[in-house]
Amino acid sequence: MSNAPDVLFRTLADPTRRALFERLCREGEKTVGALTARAGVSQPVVSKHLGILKQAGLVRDRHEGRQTHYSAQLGALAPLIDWTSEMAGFWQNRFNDLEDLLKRMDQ
Amino acid sequence: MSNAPDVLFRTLADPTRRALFERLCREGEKTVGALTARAGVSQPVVSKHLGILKQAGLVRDRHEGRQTHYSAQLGALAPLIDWTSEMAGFWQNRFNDLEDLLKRMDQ
DNA sequence: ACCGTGCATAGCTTGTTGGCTATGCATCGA
DNA sequence: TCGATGCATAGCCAACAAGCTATGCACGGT
Repeated sequence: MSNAPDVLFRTLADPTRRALFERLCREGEKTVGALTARAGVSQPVVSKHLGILKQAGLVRDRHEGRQTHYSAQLGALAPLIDWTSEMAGFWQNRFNDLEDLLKRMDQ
Repeated sequence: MSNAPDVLFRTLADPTRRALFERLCREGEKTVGALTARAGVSQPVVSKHLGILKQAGLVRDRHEGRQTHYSAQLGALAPLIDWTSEMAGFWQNRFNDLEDLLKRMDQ
């Protein structure tokens, strides 16, 4: 299996794709047609991006007749938050180490 | 000016580049040579990635003789955290709206 | 049963990008 | 001063990815 933050970063790196995800976060569930209307790209492109977002676990789809409704899956952002916290944590640890060193030097 | 989270996502989307940033977060300041030794790619590639990370504000460089020391700039991650919080916020708001609706329906 | 509609898939084209080698430039040591 | 070393830049190539149009497929309405 591929690393989780890697998939998220790759998926959210594309502006069009990220815009779709943002809209789903802001406005809730939308059909492909509704998303296409204001996406600035063709319908097949929207479908493709939604497929990629789905693979990344960032969206969910629900079929209703011949329409497909997509909605954001916010929980999928967790690895991103974890990664950020981890980076911050490393930084903090190094800072603490420095503090300790300075304390020891001070004695 | 380009959108801040966009630059961050694009910059961190590349595994090699993100690995470099992670090492700088974990291990602190490193020279280009030290980074190259375990990067799995050639030195010019490392330099190039460091340049891109620098442009994104994610790293800082310090020249000392003929060596260049790079270090992580953790503050640059702020827009990423903001973006994530914003998305979570939208989701929360929609949830609250739904709660309100249910409450009103309950009356 | 048929046509229209909504979405997905296929196939193609093009721009971007991440890798390489070769080279330039500055600094340090002898 | 001259060779070696450390890093940056240049130039090239291959792979990928994002866009398009055309088409397929399934469902709904009439």
